Amino acid sequence: MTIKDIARKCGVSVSTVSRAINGRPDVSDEMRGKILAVVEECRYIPNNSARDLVRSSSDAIGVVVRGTSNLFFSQVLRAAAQKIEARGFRMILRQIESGADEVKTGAILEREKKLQGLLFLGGRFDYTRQEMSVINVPYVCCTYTNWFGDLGEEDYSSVSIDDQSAARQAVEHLICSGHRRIAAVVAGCSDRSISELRYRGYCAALEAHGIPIDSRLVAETGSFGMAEAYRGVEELLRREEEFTAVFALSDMMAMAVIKALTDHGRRVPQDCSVIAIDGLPLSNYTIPTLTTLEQPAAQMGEKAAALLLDMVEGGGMPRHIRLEARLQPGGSVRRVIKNRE
Amino acid sequence: MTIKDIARKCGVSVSTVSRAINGRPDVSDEMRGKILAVVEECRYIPNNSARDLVRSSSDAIGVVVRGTSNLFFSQVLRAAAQKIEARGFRMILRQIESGADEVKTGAILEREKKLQGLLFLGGRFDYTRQEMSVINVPYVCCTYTNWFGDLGEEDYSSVSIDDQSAARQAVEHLICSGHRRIAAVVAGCSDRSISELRYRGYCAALEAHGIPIDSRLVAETGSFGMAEAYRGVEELLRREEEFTAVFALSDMMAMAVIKALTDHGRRVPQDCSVIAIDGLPLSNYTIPTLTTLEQPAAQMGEKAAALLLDMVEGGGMPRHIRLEARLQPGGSVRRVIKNRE
DNA sequence: CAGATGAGTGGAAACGTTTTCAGCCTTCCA
DNA sequence: TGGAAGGCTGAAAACGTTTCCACTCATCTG
Repeated sequence: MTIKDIARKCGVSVSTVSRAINGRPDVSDEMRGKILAVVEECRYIPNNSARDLVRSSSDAIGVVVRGTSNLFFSQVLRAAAQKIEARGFRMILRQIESGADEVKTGAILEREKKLQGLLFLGGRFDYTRQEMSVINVPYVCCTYTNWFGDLGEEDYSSVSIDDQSAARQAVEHLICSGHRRIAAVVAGCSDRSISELRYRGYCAALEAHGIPIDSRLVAETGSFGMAEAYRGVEELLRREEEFTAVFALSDMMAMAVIKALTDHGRRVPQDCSVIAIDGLPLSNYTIPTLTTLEQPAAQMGEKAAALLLDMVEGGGMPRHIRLEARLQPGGSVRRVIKNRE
Repeated sequence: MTIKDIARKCGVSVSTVSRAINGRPDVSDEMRGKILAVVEECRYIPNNSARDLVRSSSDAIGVVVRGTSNLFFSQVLRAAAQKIEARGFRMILRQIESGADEVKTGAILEREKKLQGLLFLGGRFDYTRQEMSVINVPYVCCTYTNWFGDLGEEDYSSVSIDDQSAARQAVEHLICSGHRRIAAVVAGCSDRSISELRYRGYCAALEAHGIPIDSRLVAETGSFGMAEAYRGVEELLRREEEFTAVFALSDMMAMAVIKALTDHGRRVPQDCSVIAIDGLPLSNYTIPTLTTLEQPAAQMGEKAAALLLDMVEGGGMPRHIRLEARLQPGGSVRRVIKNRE
């Protein structure tokens, strides 16, 4: 069932059918009605490949998102989608799994759909300038990485919270609450991911307050998973170093941290406080609720989309937007009376 | 940068370039090496639209998944993806948002990519036979609905747990633990979703044990959200009907239920037990851990993919696979000594 | 050595659209 | 009444591939 069949059925040329379908003004209403009726009747759906192939330019923005179950980025995505629609563009979403290469996916999408711009959401994103050169449209990254190969600041755009400062705020909140022995459960300390940035924020906060950094209080889990975070805490406990608070990389990891502490007889927050970064809706439903630094997910999505569209429409220059994370007070942090040492 | 440019650069015809790129045997190794080098150097990426347009058949299976942040279906998806790859097919994923029409999306995908089959994951799925007629390839549903318009059993395939029986098992587990006043927090009781099926299972369990169904113990939240579930519990408490256990529609809702109970001074499980259905990894990290009926997500994905591929390859007939949910004991249910009334 | 074989290559059609251009027929205006 | 203008339509080119067919050589085979 192609446009030709419809044309034949209607006794007109394919051009006319095409125009009718695409809402062009230069078709008589009578003709349009007739054609649309036939289209409806035959359940004809135009072939998108052919369309994309011939259309020279488009109003499409591609979004490549990594991972299927990331609660945080799905919030970002929703906001970005809304913004893209609002500015009169079409959004084309591609989701990729662990194995795939997001840049290649983006490049394919670019050619396939004649994209105007690309938005990368989530995932590690450590590509070199060389690798990025397959992308010929403006793009914005909203990802888990702080390191972009040999890309200079002026080569790409990004939107994120200031991870280091957020972590610092979190840890300072603990310090201000009287904690001094503060453990950290992070994915990695030098893996060029946001984990590293947040770890640096942790260190910065401690240093600023004259608290020595003790590597025995740091658990590197290697990944962002809950099971790993749980094991990280067990490792910490096994070391028998005293600590009264834990800084967790993310809300999900914080849940696992709290669970591990509880399972090993430490009450949260009475015996040990926990703070995290993310501010997922979920964090309001844990017991205790999470004290966490809320990443403005919606704002991130919106800003990322806006930045991208500015570059697309106005030829705006690459920029890096850093948003503020906001402390979302919860029940997992307890103020302690510093017992003089 | 098209295949023509590559051909020109190599001094050969487009046919040869095409063959080289696609690994056809009828190109001399020398030629292939030369062409591939140029391709690499120019970062040429074939245009997928053109490819799809001309290729008459494909090995592609389309997956249309509704919603971006569904932890359960992302597990199902992962397993399905694996199976599809393993059987030598390509998976093409389309994610859609609340507004979109999954059948239309599927139909477009079908024509665009010359699909061999379609898998629908998540979402309400109440289309009529008339609406489904745009789909011309085998398809399998793994969705939130128990009602498929006027579709007969033989018209489509589906994979799910036996929701009614799972709910019944859950509630019977509560009954066997000594509970008799059992509340339910469901999305709807007659909305033709799995919520209804689970509600029916709840009723069945009560009836089987001679416990009258009390509508004052049932909170209809209207949706699967956490905030709604929380409010549902508040509504239950406001009614001042006594209950010692709550059956929650899903793990996420159970979290909210537990939170609401706790916030209102009821300890879980000491004062009130909670049971749910889902068995998300998350449920092992809540406090207390969730007693829940585990839906075998991986198995569902795998079975759905397998069923679909059987239909595609062997022309197998539509089937309906019902898997068993397994009780995953947790800490949210407490055995009570029935105090004689 | 003649013919068959087969590997490697090029030409061209085909995929299903959109869009440009040209043409026809009305209608309108002077 | 002649011409311009404008609404509507059709023909054909173009988009970038893949693949069928035909062709050229070199290499066998008997």
